[in-house]
Amino acid sequence: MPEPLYRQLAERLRARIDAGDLRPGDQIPSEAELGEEFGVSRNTVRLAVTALANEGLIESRAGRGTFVRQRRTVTVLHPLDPSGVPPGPKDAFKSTLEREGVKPTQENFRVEFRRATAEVAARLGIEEGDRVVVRRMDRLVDGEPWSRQESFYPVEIAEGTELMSPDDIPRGTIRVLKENGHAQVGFRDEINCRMPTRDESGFLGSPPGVPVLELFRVAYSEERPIRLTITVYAGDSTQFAYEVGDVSARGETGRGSRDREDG
Amino acid sequence: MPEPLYRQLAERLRARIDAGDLRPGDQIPSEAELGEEFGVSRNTVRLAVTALANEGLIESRAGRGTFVRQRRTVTVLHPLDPSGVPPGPKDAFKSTLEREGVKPTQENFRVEFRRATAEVAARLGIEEGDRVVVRRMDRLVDGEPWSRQESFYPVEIAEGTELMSPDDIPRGTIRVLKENGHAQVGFRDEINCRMPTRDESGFLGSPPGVPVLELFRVAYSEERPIRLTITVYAGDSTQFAYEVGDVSARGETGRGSRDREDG
DNA sequence: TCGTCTTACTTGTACCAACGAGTAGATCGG
DNA sequence: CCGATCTACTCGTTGGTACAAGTAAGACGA
Repeated sequence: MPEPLYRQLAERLRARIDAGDLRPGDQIPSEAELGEEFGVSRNTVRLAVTALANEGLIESRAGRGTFVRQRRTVTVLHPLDPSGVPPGPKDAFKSTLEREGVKPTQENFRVEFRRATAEVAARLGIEEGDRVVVRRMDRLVDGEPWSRQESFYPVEIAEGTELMSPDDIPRGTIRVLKENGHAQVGFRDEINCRMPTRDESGFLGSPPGVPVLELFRVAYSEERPIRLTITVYAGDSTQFAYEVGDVSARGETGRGSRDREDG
Repeated sequence: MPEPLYRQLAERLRARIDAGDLRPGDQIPSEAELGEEFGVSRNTVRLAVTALANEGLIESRAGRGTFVRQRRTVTVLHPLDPSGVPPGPKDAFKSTLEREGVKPTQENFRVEFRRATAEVAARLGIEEGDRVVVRRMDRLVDGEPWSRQESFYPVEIAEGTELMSPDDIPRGTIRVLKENGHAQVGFRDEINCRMPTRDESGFLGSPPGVPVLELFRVAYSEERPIRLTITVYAGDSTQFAYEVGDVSARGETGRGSRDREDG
């Protein structure tokens, strides 16, 4: 068998998209039409279509049809300032993204107590099962869901502070920590990628085949870990960047928004 | 109506795995057995199984069966030294991974001329279509495929140097660049994730549902971009880390054994 | 003992049929 | 003209069947 039918069909669809024959937002022929056109059964068409959907190339919506996806990529340039205090009066999220030329908004603030899982406890230097304060919010760029963030604080650090209020803190939580005697002097980022949970893929508005980028950031004062922030981003619309040393030879200006690439 | 059968089945399988009932490497019941056990058709079983395979949780092999996957995660701590010169006599890849307590090897070295694509040209500050030298290699940890790397050099920089030899350069290419008058003074990392091409998923030995982590690193001398390195890692066995400022309050040594000095 | 062959199992591919649910446009009644 | 309804279409789910291809182990013959 040279190549299965469904994969041949997937490649031909991919070629149409790459060639610009089908443009982002366009509806592709229905499963019945594709089956007719290529002389295969609807099941075989579905194998091809779901394969491309799993790559994030197309997206099916029940009752409506299947469409070519298009998402802009936002580059997040993580500043290397150990204090974490963002330039300007706003918090890190807003100042980072406004530099990228997009409109950041936040919503669904929530604060709750939880027991530290092994993962959280190890990073905060506490015991598994210890109570932690969790601040959680959803973040959008230009009105579209973009990332979901949870910040874990040891109770002693967060309790009785502004961090407990389930609202936006415009000047940023890092400043609040500092005001309460927990000045950040360093941080560690851990980046990995994985497939989204059902929940995440629902919120991020990406088909279940699109991976997520996950950032673990642990912030340290001179004495101890003061916060763990876990942020989950839609993988196909986010890119991280770190600049180290002198990159003045980089001609291009740092405008990060661009159309998606590659195939 | 509450939840499709195939998704219920997927969740029950996931639960068995999470509970340790099915351990990494174990074979899960065959499609026929699962269909029997849950009273559903083989088609429905396959929907559940492929869903979990797409998350990288399990892996099917024709003729043999379906197995619970497990891959160790290697954390790559990217040093923030602007010069990029690794500590010790070895190259950055070996010194980074040996600190993690695993055995790094490289193979399939290849050097070729290519035309710069738009992506490459923009980052190297050259024109699309200009000739570039590409050094390419495969990297393994403990004998298992782990990442594939391509480094792009402007021809003027690489031509006539050791960089043109399709072999390992034990002391590292950064030192070679420096010896040839292109000392690195800074770099920019761009990190994104996406689904693998067919090629990549073949080499990395991961089922097509496991995403890849992609690192673009542009190195700069004082005058110009001197190299673009694109490295593709299996997403489920790699994690990146960056440490900024003072993280001495970080008690734990982390997943990899990093307690010993290397020499 | 050592290959070879058969057999029984696995997943992969491909087809068919049916119904449900969501959407959108046409139709119809007021 | 407007709103409700009908209808035709979409993808989602689930059942069935059949054969191909890869694997492993046991049976068998030299």
